[in-house]
Amino acid sequence: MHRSHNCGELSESNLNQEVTLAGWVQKIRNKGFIAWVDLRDRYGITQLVFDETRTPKAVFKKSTGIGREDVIQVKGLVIERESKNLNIPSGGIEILVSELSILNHSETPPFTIENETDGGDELRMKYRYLDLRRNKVKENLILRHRVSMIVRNFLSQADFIDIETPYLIKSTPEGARDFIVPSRMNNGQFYALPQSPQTFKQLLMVGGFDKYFQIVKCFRDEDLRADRQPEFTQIDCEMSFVEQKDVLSLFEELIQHLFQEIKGIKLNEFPRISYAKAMEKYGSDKPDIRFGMTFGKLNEIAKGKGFNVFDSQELIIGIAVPGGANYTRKEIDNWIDWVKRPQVGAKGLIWVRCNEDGSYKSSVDNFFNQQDLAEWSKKTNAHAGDLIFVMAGDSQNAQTQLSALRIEIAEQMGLRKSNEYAGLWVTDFPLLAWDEDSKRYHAMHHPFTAPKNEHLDWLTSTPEKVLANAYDLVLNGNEIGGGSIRIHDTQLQEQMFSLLGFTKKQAKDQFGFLMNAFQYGAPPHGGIALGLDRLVALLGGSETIKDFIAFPKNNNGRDVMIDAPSKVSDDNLEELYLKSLPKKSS
RNA sequence: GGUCUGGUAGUUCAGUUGGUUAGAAUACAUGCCUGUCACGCAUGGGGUCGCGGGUUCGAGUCCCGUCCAGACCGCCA
Repeated sequence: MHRSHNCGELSESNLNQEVTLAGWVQKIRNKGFIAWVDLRDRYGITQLVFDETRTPKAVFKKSTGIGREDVIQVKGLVIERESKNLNIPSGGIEILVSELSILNHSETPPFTIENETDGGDELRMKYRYLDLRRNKVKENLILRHRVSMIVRNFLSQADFIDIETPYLIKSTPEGARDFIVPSRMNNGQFYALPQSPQTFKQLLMVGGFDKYFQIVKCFRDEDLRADRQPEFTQIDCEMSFVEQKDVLSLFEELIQHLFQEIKGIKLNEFPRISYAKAMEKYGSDKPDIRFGMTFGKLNEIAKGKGFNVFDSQELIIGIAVPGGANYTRKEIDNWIDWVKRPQVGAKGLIWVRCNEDGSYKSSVDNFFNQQDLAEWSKKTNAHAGDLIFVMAGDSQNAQTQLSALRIEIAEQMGLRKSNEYAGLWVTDFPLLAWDEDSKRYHAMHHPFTAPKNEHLDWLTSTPEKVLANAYDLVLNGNEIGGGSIRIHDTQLQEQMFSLLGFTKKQAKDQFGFLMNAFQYGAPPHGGIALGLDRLVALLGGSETIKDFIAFPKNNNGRDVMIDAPSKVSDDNLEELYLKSLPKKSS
């Protein structure tokens, strides 16, 4: 069994060569006296020809028995096509087949193996191994391979060392839900799969490794989204003796290098904006900055004019929709309905048309005169011909809701172009966030994140005001990475745990190993983790990561191909102490 | 946990106000076809209308429940 060439490399320069090819039958075009077969492998397509007169009789007869997706091997002569196909590299030649063996027969596939397949998502997932034969999916996985190699080379050249960390670790209550693995050898005890190698990479720093990276699977038992899978891959990094700016500039360089290598695009320098600013201007901690429509705060000029909706609310913000003045009332009403949907949850939306003649027409003309509206347009940076949408509510909701509207409008206006990229760093996140349900602070990033030095005093007095040495990398409105400078001091780490509501004992039980390690000369360190799946998806011009994972899970965390998760036998459960033995009647 | 959308031929979908034998395209099969490359032409087979219940003389269509899929909210330190 061998191939002299693959299906993507033959051209006119191979004319009159005898070649052996193997691959899958993509398509058969049978004209009776002559039949063409497109033979496909990973590298491309080569046309085979079976001809009544030129092909040996036995071979010609055999060729009528082959079908789509059969695996065949052929020997034949490279000849020039009488009519050429300029659309594919091998379109000038074909193989006049002299020997044919059918290596394996295929059932008729449930969907067509073509770029524009007729198969739906569910079916493609069930037969993922067939879906993988399609160019699109294949190219996505090759792209992933290339990204992974470029990242490895880049980091390796920058002296990072690839070190594996364990997958069977300890469950902790902080953060996302853990996937739990029962231990057979330890009655009633459980491992957890890591949500990230966080503590291990910090311990590697204590171990003196200085610069570490790993392209590593992480696991979170939370609900899925188009950009979220229960197991996903991170480019996980940690460095010693660095400050925030060192991490940011190195990884900005990595992303720029990637885009240069993969897409030939030179990315602009990533702006660095604070979390507070991001929320104020975009209502989101992962803003898409490829287009404008930044928020204008209207509190001062919109309150006190007798419009109760505004007077009673905490925050009044607006955005200018470029060219939106010519939206019809129906279109505007559609947007109002859109923000009222439960997913967005706004109570309503005020609008102002900025007419070309400089006048204004709004849904609140009874309360606001032309001069008021002119002020609004100044604050929202609206021009003649634009439409201003104004949202009012408590700060958090108003921001989130207007942000959702901003993104959706941009999406529909085609302002979110898939071939245009803009990165930014969001910095200065709050260290802690108050959680009403549990009546305690929880870490906005994670419990190992260092507070800003100048805010250390506030930890005891006004912890909610303390900012963290944490940063997120955002690309086109997607969070593709995040990290922080870590705490490397035992006392500070203890203080942090105590702020998070851990008793001394709980902190010691769960993270004693880390705090012990800090007592033996832990270097200052920090790091970052990038989501490989999202990064590759973005480079591939998509926001759906499933298309870039060989065997993804569905909405419910199921692998519909292998049908997992599944039940296990009672014997198995007993062995793991998850089921008591059935009582035998005596 | 919630909201929305969908489930009809192998597949992707259409199916009007509840009314005759549920259609199209594609895939598949057979035949024809002297250069195809989305080949063409002809013929044919193919349906538990997701599942269960209800309303009705009559349900793919209306109602209730349920399962499955997708997007989103909550959640994701």
